[in-house]
Amino acid sequence: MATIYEVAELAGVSLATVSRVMNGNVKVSDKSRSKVQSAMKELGYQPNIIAQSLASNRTNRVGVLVSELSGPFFSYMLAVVESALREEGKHAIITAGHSNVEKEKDAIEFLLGCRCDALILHIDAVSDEYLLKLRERKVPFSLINHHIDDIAECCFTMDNEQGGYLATKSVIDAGHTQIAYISGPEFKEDAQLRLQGHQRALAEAGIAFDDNFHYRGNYNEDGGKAGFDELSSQQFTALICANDEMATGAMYSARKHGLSLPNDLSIVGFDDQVFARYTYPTLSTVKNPIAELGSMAAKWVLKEVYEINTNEPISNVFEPTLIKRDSLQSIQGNQ
Amino acid sequence: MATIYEVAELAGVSLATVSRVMNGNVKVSDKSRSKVQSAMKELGYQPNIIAQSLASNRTNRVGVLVSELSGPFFSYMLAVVESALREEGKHAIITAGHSNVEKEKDAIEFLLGCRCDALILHIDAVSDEYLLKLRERKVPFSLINHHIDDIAECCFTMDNEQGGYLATKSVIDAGHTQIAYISGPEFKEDAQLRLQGHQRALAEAGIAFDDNFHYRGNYNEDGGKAGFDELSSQQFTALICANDEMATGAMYSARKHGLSLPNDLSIVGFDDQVFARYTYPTLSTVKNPIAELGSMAAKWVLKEVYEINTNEPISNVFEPTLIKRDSLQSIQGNQ
DNA sequence: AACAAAAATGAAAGCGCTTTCATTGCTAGT
DNA sequence: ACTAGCAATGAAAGCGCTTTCATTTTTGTT
Repeated sequence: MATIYEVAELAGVSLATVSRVMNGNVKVSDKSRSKVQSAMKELGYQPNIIAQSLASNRTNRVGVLVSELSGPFFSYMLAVVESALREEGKHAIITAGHSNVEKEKDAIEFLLGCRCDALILHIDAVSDEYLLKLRERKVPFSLINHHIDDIAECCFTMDNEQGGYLATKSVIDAGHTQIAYISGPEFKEDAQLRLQGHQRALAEAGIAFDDNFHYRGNYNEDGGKAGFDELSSQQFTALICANDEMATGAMYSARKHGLSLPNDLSIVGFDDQVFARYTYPTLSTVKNPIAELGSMAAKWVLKEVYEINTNEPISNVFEPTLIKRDSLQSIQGNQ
Repeated sequence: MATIYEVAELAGVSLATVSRVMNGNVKVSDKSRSKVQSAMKELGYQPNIIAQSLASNRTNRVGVLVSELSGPFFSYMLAVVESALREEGKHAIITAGHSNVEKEKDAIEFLLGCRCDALILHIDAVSDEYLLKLRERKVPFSLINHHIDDIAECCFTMDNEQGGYLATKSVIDAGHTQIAYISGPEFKEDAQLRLQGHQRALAEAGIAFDDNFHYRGNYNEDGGKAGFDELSSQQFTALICANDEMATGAMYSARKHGLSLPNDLSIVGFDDQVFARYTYPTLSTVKNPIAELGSMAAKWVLKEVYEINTNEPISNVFEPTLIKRDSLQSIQGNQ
């Protein structure tokens, strides 16, 4: 592989001029630039980015940490983030933290050990204090689906409260008044906010929130099954689950209890995961704009760290939308 | 951040000794090692891996190229590959080639530009010739779900012929004799082999292969819909689809034609994608050992390039298994 | 104690590139 | 033609580490 020395010799200029042409950040005469470019082309020159990184103290790497690599939820986000970064010549180092405090910290240290210029984090176990300390270490990072007031400009979230509101309003608008709710884990901020939105929509419709119609779930399919089993002693015609995985578990259990979907029970999920299109009936769900969040988090990094302005204003909060599918049916059955 | 000079000064040894202690590849006296380790600890020394890469001409990066980052199929594989690599201190640069020749080539050049030590490729557009030339360029790579005789030792595949055989045998064993088949795109090697396995199982059961019961699909959901629509003029009680996405499309269309699943029609898919567990009825399918393939491809790279022996023999061909779920019913209806 | 061989360590060069400051070249004005 | 100022270029140092070869130290034998 050709080096900068060979290009300089062939072009008849110094190393510094080759470097300047290559980086385009300092004025170079048209004559010199032309000579360098010809030499580069003739030699098939490709800069050694490791040498560039060492000399410039910038690696053009962005660490991306998510809860899990496997499973569909993050893959859209990763695809969008990776694509946005690559388009600007940066590369993503992607790894997982498994929603575990120590593993998340290990993963962050791993990425910093890789000398990533910045991090994009979608994690939920480490404390706000840890993240604020990370910021004090001058580590630039953007946060997805996690809000910290002190560093709000780099936090990108969906309006989870509005999502819970939308899910609930959709069943109310379909005529349902007996509505059950399976929430996510209480320690998760998004779960809390979704529940608040649910409660707001009930209040707005003059329906009292009744804890007997509320199950505290775990965001897993088995949580949805258990939730339905426990709630089934109540009478309700609609069920909202704080994520799609629990919705599918609830669907399974509802059928076990002899219910026909959506005739006997309407179900609304949350996040619009890939499989929501494959259930039978197809699942109505609140779309989590995870791809948009990822895209914006990447754009923030490109702007703040690399000073690449993509001509798009940075938005920190994204609105959810309801995706209407077959699992939600009007209570009069005349859909 | 502390550098090797500071460690050497504090420990009272030379740079070379610090380097030797750090890399553990050359004998160092216990006394010197102890002094260096104490100094490292006191200074919180972390090697600059960029400098290591430049000086040693080895980056500890492995490029991972898949068809798509979004969607569930590859995410398991990526999770396994990334985890195996990280466990040995290597990091994965992950990107996508979108099953397009030029984009795959661009992606490979991108990864080589990142100075990856090796590549792990799950791609299907570039030619065998291109890959052989890549090998001639001394680029080590492992190939997943793609076989090339000349470089068989780095190719990791599932026995697709056996998978087609298993899918077909499962419906035959359930008593079905009128069996239709929706195959994948003819240019894809795996699609060809799956069809061959299907034909072998038919022949073994004394059932003649009839092209009227065969639709050439596209591995997409809409191909499954179109396939069922076209085949529905025939009488058959079982349908095998060469992948799960087409199976869900066929399920949709079968219901449109008034069929009850699995009473009127049994369906078997291929690959055991995430959503196979969420369909109604849940989908019987041939499990594609994609995670095992990815794991083995990563182990090969660790062994061949980094001389890390994981004490596991390298296997190049993996056997599929049938995952029996509710979409397959015995023809006597006594399941 | 002397010598030889093996082991351990240090000095120096260099990996490929960036960047700073000194030097040279060019342009405009008188 | 000369001068001053600005622009462009080149030389040199260095980023943090590895590795080779020369040197020193240690060990074993006589």
